[in-house]
Amino acid sequence: ENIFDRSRMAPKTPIKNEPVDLSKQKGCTPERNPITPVKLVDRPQPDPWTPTANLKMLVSAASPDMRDREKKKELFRPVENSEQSDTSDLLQYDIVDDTTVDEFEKQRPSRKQKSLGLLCQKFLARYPSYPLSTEKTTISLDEVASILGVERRRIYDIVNVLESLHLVSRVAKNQYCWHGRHNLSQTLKTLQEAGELQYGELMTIFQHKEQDLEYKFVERKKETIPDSQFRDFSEPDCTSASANSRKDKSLRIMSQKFVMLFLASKTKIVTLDIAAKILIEDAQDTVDHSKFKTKVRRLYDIANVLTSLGLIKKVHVTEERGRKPAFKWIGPVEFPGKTDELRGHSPTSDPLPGAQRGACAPYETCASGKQRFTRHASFNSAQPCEGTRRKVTSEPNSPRHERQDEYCSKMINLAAVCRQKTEEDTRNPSVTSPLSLLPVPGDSEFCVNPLPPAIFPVVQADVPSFSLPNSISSQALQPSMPAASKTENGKATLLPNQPFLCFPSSSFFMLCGGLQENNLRETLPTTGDVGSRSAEAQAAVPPAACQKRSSHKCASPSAPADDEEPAAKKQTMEQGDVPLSLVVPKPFESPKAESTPGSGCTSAEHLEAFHLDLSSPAAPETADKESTKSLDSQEQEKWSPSKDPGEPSSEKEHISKENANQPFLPQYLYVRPTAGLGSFNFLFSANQAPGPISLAASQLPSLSVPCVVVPSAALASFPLVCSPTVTSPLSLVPDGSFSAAASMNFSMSSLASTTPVFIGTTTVVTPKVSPTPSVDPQQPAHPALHLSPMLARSCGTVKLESPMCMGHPVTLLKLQQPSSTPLTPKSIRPARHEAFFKTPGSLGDPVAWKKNEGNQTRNASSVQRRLEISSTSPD
DNA sequence: CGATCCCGCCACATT
DNA sequence: AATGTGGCGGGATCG
Repeated sequence: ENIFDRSRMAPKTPIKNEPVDLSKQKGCTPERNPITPVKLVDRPQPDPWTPTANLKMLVSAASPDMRDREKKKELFRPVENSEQSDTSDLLQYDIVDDTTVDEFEKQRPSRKQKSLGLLCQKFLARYPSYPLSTEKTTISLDEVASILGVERRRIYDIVNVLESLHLVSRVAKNQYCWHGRHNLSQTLKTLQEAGELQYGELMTIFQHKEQDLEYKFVERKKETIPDSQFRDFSEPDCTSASANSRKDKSLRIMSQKFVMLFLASKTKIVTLDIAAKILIEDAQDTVDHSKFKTKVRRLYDIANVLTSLGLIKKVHVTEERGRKPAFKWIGPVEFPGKTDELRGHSPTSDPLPGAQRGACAPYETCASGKQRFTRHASFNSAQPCEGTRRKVTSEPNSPRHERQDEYCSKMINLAAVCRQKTEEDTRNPSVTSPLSLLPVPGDSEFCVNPLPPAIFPVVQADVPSFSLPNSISSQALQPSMPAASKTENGKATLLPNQPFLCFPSSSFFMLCGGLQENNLRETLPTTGDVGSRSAEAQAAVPPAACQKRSSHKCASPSAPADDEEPAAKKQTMEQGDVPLSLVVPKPFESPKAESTPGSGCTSAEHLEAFHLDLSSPAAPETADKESTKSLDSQEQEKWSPSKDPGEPSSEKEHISKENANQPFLPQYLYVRPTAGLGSFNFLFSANQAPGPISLAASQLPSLSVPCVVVPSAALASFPLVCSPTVTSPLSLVPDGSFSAAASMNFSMSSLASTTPVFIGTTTVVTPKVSPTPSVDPQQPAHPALHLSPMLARSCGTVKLESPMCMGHPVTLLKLQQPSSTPLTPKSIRPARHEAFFKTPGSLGDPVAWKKNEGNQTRNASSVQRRLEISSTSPD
């Protein structure tokens, strides 16, 4: 009741209004529960029962409202509790009534009455859900706290969550600005997009088997050293946060992530443990029980607020283990353009939201909230976290034995990292938080982010399948996922968002990004920035793709799903494959553009076909597709035969439609260190190219290749390979020739021992390219071109063979490595034991490294350092 | 007894 | 230094 009234009333100045509300409340309460003596008591007596009461009284003097509030505790409960709680309360009260109990007792609100959820409701009741755009409501924390009769601390809990959803923004110290739900849909949309990217897969996975895995994750104490490293850059949030300050950390971000989980979940139901596990990014591996517990606690806090907002509701999920607490999303699910939130309310569509947020960070506030912004800063700054973080538990390392769990977790991390980086790169550096994306509607980059998480099928080592990146939404994936997941015991894994494919043990793997299409289109984007690419990509992907973007229009996730099926089929075929497990990523190049004329060869296209075909026939460029498709099929077959037929992987792949959407999913080749590297792995980004790669770039400046070094441990289980194709790596290198060579060597050396390598398909193939083109470091175009030719060439005849680039890689591998064994990956795993940190020199071509080093000594050092650490720590 | 989660200490950030 | 923020987890309460 109150709510209604209030909401209506909720005029601009809540505060003032408050009094009104109160009055009403009072009125109500008594009515409702005549029974409860408490109320009676309350009303009649304002007197303070607490020492502080006096103070409050004084305050109240100023405003009657306040005074009510003061009582609030007493009053509150009853009032608030309306409904259920009321009843319960009543009961209690009744008992109390009996008389025996003191008023205190009665009054004493039960815990429930004091619950954060209730408090939040009260809080929300004070402000209109859809305030007039004109009015600006400011919220004074102190005031509210006093009114609601709680400590300020509690208000922070509420406000932080609301802030994460942009219902409020911090204006200044102690001052928040109330925005209401006008932008909620927009925010949710953004979160959904980001969530799918980040958690799409995971959610899918979890939904199926998850629990087990997760369970394990949690349960075991895992530690992870490596992760920490990752974390540094990888996690946007936390890690970067370090710089930002702890603030960025938790509640706000956690809240956003939590919401993302829901939005990325098909079922819209998320169990707390899963959420906790996923949200404990850091150390997933490591986390221990206590950490998990804490996380869950926080989630309860967030859940209470979200519940009050009517976005989720508590439910229970019964699973194998039994019944687990969970929450179901009951908020809006579709976010067409922007529209408002679920509830009906006028269409609104205010522009404002966008505006307001502006590009700002998620939290940007209306007014000047500069400080806050800083928080979000993310990686850019890349500072060590340590300073701030207090608990971070960085743990020591521990050996990990985990299986899937670990893998998963790691994968997740990687994925996250990659994703983030790419995103970040894409976007402004400034942005960091997951949400960061959110804000800018217009921003092209922004768009990029939204891409749905691609799902990757996991490929087993053996199986070469490639996956397509495009998974759109996890949804589609899911079905397939299971299969994928099955991969083995854990080895293969899906990366959540990433466009990676994990191969369990094979020595190296490729991960495909969703680029395909994009790449194609991009062909020459050169724009260099990722963003542009992404944009292009999006554009490119007409049908499906569109969705991703915020664009209101398209996006229908469903489409993607459709794709899957076919894809799946295809997949199966594919799998077979080669001993090497390469996958080929999709080629990125833009086939159509130049190089390959029509030839379906381009893997990319194929991919597309897979992914897209269903959905978007439209793509003009893709016209080729048809050919591609045919190819695909053929290819598939070919592939499949090769090896494990049974591979699970098959299904998964397709999913990826998203990828397509995605502008650039980063593709990485993962090189397994076995031989030389020992502990750390490198990921080369294939596509990313220019900017995005930032990760790599930042770290390894000079390197031509954008590599990411991952501690072996972390990856160990699954190696990732970056797709080479892309560009960037090559491009990066100034000297083209060198780059190519370098990369080669590089890979070689490292891999040499065990594995084959890969690399560069692209590189290899197009050595020539690299050289000159290299001039522009980043131009994507070149790469693409290269590839395409290759593809064409290789494919040309071959076309049929591999849809993807796979073929290429394979060959390459062979060439380079004769011995290498292919796959068997998992077993191989890394010997991270060795792990030492090898210096660059050790890695590959010394020369190359040197160059790098020279250039970027610093970076290198850092990298090394990390490596060392990781390596050491683990064991 | 497990699920919830209130409460408030206290570290870190901002003034 | 004072005050604002907010991480965090002990331990009370609920179911």
